[in-house]
Amino acid sequence: MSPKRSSGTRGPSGSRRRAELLAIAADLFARRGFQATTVRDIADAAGILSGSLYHHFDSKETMVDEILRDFLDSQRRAQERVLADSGDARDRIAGLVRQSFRTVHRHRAAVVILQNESNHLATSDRFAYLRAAAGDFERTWTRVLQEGQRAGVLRADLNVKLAYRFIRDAVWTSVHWYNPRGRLTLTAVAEQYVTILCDGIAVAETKR
Amino acid sequence: MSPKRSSGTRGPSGSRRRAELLAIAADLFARRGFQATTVRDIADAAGILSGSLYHHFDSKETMVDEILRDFLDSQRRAQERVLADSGDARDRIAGLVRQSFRTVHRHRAAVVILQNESNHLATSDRFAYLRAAAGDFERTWTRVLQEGQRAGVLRADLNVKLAYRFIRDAVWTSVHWYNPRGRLTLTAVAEQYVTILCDGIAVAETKR
Amino acid sequence: MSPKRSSGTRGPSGSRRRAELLAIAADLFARRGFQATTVRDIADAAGILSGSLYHHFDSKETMVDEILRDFLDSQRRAQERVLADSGDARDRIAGLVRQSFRTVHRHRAAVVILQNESNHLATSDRFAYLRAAAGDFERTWTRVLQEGQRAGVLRADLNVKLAYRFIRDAVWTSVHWYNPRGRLTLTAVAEQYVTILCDGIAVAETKR
Amino acid sequence: MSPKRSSGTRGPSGSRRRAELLAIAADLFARRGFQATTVRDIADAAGILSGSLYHHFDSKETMVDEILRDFLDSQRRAQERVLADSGDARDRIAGLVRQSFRTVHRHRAAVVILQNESNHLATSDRFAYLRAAAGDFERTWTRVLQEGQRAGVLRADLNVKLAYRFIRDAVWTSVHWYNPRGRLTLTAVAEQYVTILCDGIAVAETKR
DNA sequence: GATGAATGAGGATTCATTCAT
DNA sequence: AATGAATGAATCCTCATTCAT
Repeated sequence: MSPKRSSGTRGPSGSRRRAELLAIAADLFARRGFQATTVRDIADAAGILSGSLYHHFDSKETMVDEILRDFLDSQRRAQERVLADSGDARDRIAGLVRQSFRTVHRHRAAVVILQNESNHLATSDRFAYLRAAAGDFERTWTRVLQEGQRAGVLRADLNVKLAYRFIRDAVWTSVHWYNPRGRLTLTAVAEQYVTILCDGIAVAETKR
Repeated sequence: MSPKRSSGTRGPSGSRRRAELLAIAADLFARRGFQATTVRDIADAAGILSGSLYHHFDSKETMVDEILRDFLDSQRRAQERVLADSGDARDRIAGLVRQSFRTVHRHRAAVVILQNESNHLATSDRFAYLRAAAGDFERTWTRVLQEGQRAGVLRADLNVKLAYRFIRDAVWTSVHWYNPRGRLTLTAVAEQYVTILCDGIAVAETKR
Repeated sequence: MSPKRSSGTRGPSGSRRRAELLAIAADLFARRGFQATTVRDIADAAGILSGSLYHHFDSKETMVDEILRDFLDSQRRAQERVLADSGDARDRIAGLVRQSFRTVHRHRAAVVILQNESNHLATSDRFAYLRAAAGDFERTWTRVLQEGQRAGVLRADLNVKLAYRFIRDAVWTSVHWYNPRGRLTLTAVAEQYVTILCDGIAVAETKR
Repeated sequence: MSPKRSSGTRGPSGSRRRAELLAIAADLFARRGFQATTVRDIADAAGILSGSLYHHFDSKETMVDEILRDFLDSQRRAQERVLADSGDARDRIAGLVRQSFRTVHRHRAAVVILQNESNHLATSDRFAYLRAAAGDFERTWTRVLQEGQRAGVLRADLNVKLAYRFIRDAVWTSVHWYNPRGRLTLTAVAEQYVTILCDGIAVAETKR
């Protein structure tokens, strides 16, 4: 009958429509929330009837699913690329922060959805992979932070798990307020964050 | 019928029931999301019928409204108390962070709701005060940070608005993962955060 | 426990409260409709809690019931008084019209309720007497009209049943628009109606 | 989804379904009252589920709205047609009465609804046009009556506003009792009413 | 690839009524 | 004579989803 899981033979155009619809859905999910966004909202925004969406997707859940998987894959791949380049711990951490900013803002909608909805999405089996992915990211980061500590580049009194959360929360949450058309470039924000993170907001007296 | 606006010095029991119900609702809103929580969920958790909730509250919206106002008032008052105590900028900032941790975790549910739902709640007029409150907090923090900069206690190259967001996001988001029954005390987390924030995660070589 | 059907011993004050409450209810039923008026609306208007109304009345239905019976009794008695006075058919009819105006406007609320709600109230057994009363009035009127016809005072080509309805509808409906605080006295309206009714709106050429 | 505003030259079937549903609803509203008629009653009568009604209409209110507008438009157009034909005042008035009978009985349900519910419907902004339409009809009628008076065809002592109400109430209310399957044709009733109205119920002695 | 009619389950809310106090 | 908490049934409406065309 139709595409739905046209994984194999999806002609470029069929795939394009899907992607368009997903982008529209992602945007609405991010702005109004997953539950609050009705299938009809999405259809309206796409200029079709709500029933017609089911030609492309099995369900509303399938849409978020695809949106979130897309983002998580991107993020994973990007992180691997950063970690492939060697460098000292400080460089690696700075690199991860910069890369997070880029990926996170390239998938704004997905990140907002992840933050707002993952709590109750993740209660369903279908989205168990969300918790898994969160665990993966945490392990990657804490490993890097521990290496930094062992190498004497990071403070010994640092609780790495806590530091990871501190970083992740600060960076990811920026998606809620960063305006790409505003004064600050994303890179500028990333640099400030790297600075604050590494050296603190205080002037060093010679650090205590 | 009767309560609905428990104004004044209502007898402890009338007011108590309201407060109980609000606590139950807040918990559910935080865990499942506002939209995803049905009035029946709340009533079930309270051991009454869903219709009976309307003896106490006009609507589900009224409940979040009250929950959020409660928190914002607490937070405002707590902040004022901290700022009343003098001290150098570093102490004031550390004080604000510690206090934020305390208030934020005393109103865990409210903060989670605020983070997850304020985006779409704030689109309605009824919740316009959410944006206003956010503005107030930002102004308070940036004022304190600027004073610190002028006093030469904070780095001159700091973008205070950005620093504020960095701090707020890191501190407030902790509510999603901090477990009061876990190994770390809240105070320990707060201290780590103050340290990271003020002095960074890196070892000072003598700060650049 | 309480009054409710305090028919026998109702002390003047207990009875007064009942009457007050009925007047309040009648007014609301007339303005908003029986169904649309909630028990709480009535209680609010009376300055008590909705549950407290049940100290006085068994149910909302009991209230309309009493309101309508009151009016129908008044009307019946008034009509009998008019018909007791003799006079020619024209005087009797004019008398009935004048009296109808008086009674109908003295019980404005009841009449409005009767017109707006009797259709579906009368479907219930409890209100079967509404249909009966309507039949009584019709019989009274048509008898008087027929006498007039036999006496040669009313046109022979008159369908008396139709004429009755014409009159009743015109007179009773006035309750919807007549404003006692307006320019026209009720008597003036009644006289115009008697004139139109008896002699028509047209100038006689010598009536056809 | 789709219809909701069956604007334009919609295919006969889409429009037909809407019209069918409206007829069913009008009938129920007239018989049981607007409030007393549940959306389920309508759906049951139409043989669909209550939710399915919302495929065609936004709300129960939208249904009455459409029913009433339909009638008012018909009535307006019919009146204009009558007034386009010249004739003396008596003919014009007789014409208006006859036409009113026809239109009013062609839209029985709408007229009953109008009479029973317009009072409280008209309190909402959405139905402000009901008051406006009432004003228009009154103006049309009083104009015609005044012309008749000036032309010496109608009595000089007639209060035209009152006469209008007398006529309207008598004619419109007939909808409550006239039975199209009864002995009298609608035309016969109309003629009786025209006669009573113009020449009164009394035999002329030579009119006073 | 889309329409349009409908389903069916559920959701927030209302409301007459009860009853212990 | 009244309160205040609660019931339980019903109401309007929403929405993801289906399916014949």
